[in-house]
Amino acid sequence: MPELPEVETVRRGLLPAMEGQVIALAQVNRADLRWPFPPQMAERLTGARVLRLRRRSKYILADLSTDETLLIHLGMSGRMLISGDLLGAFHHDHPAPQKHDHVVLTMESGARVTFNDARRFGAMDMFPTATGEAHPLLAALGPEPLGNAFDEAYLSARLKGRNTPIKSALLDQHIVAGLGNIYVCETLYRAGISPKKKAGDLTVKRASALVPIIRDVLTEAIEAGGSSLRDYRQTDGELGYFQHTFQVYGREGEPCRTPGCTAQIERIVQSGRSSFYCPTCQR
DNA sequence: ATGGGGGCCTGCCGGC
DNA sequence: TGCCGGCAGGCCCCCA
Repeated sequence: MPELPEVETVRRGLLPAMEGQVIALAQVNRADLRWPFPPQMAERLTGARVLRLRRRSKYILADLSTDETLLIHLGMSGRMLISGDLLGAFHHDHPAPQKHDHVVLTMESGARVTFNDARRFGAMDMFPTATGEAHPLLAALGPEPLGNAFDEAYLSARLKGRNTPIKSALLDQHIVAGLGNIYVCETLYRAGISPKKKAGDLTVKRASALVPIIRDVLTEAIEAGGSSLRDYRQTDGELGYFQHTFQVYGREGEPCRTPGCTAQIERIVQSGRSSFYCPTCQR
């Protein structure tokens, strides 16, 4: 569910509770999420210090003092809840356990991080830090959209010759890693490109124009997440869900927001996913 | 290799 | 009020 900006916001929210801190106790309440947890996960986490909390695409990666890395994916419905002293005077107590609290990390500081995931599309795994991105879930990922390897020449080359709709191409994590349905819809609206347009039919100019737009859309969403993060931490410590103002996503039948445009936002289904777009502004 | 569809799960919301 | 279908921001796997 969360896309790159939400995952980045969760990572930043977890930093004060986790980075540099020791996991005093890891509780694992079931054997799997989408896949089985690695063997002895609770034991391997308990006592470890989190040296660094990173993000790759939609994955959060915690490098541990035990030379292992904990990989976390939030799937569609995964949430992180922080409780304990770090939240300030009103939140010294931990909340009552909730349904779908699958993994609970209690830190030596007294802070607690709870992974809750109703649909269980999320995942956790552990791998030797030294093997880095050889992990099967990371190995085939495309470049980070906010990184240097993602540029106009790269994207144009990857879209060239592709017969799939641009919507599907941008959702393909092998081409660029971290975009999901919402931000692809918003990107294509801002670029004025129809989601139905074949990726390979875009001119180099139009394909190249997507790069700064993708960067802007994601950067703005991260900034919005940063401000909502403060709000969440003032309330219940829940991370990962914040409301943005979308131009097209979820706005089927509502008026297009482009000045002067009188069209309504439409919704179509492409490879099983909803695409929202303005039929007038996006060609 | 590429593109499309199915499936995994639970919760919520709207319509009857 | 209850039931039912449709929907959900991800991603792997299988098939043609």
